[in-house]
Amino acid sequence: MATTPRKSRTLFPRAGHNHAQCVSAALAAAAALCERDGQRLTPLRQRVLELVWSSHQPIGAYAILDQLKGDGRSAAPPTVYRALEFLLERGLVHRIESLNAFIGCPAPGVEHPVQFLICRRCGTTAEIDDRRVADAIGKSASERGFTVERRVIEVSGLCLHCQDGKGRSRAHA
Amino acid sequence: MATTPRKSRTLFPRAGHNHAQCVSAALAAAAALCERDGQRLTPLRQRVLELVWSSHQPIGAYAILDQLKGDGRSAAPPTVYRALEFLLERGLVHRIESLNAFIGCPAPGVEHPVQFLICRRCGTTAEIDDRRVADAIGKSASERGFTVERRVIEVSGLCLHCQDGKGRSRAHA
DNA sequence: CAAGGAGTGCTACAATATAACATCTGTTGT
DNA sequence: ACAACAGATGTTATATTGTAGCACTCCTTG
Repeated sequence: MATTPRKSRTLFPRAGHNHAQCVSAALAAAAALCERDGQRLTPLRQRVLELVWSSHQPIGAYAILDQLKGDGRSAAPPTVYRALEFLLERGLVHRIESLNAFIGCPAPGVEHPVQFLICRRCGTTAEIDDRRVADAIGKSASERGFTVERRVIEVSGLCLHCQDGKGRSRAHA
Repeated sequence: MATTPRKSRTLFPRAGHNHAQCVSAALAAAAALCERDGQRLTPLRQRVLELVWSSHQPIGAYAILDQLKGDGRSAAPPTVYRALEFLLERGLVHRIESLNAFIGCPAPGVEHPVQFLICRRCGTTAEIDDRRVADAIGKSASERGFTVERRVIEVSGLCLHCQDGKGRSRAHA
């Protein structure tokens, strides 16, 4: 069972929070989950997960690749995409389709039809799990005889902080 | 005002419907809308719109490009992307982020936070406009102080017909 | 007919993603 | 110990999707 506090799934990440805690919690949860399932969280996979968790902004595969190269490690696109595939399959990261980018999942190992709130100014992206949204989509689909398998729900706009005009802008991107 | 019947926005496209009517209605609605707004629906733009409407399945930019070349017309990627940009800006087509593909909008010129139901077997994609879904997302976002600007809601699964095992599979794609 | 703008043609390139095969590494059965 | 195997990673090449930038045409307008 993941030990990530529920708050991180329901609140928008604050600007000043201790992000090192997010990272270490995510790595610990990932290790536990892989252990439980008999999967190998290799150093490469762990490093990619750590890079994805380097912020609460989605990160592109090639940005991850650049970081890996910076490690002194040998790396090419498949290096990154294979690690991401592993992490995606286990729900440790999510793919943001509208950005071609990836973000860490704060609640891996739990079934959750997820939605994302993406601030276009600071880039901060919150994973939320609102049952009302999932229910509304489920009803809408079933009324049309449609069986839902996968949901892509990505909402862009401005987070509270950036509406104030106080938000820091997107980190060098 | 678009003359497209409301049904096409709320029902899943039937396999045997008269698709030529969809196409001609879409082209007529587009011409009317552009006329109204003083925009030019050039032959190229009209042809791209027609190709997008060639089915109720999303079509990729390079598939459109191939068709244009088949016309005997000179065409390169920017040819297609510029036409698509024009059509997207006017709401005549939508982009399906999870497929990197485009589909015609049956209700252009009308504000509508839209959702897509995408059948993974036959590829048929329905544009629906369920206020409950939009409302649920709006509430969920506003409770978190988030201002919604853009919604990407793409639901994949199986349409009624394909659950029966009667669905034809995706047209050569 | 000069000037300007919108639309398109064209070349090159950027950004994202995958195929295919080689190599390494750790485990397992003998 | 060692052969055999499977999973993971390295490596090269290539596929797919999308843009930048500039030239040219055509039409409008003064």
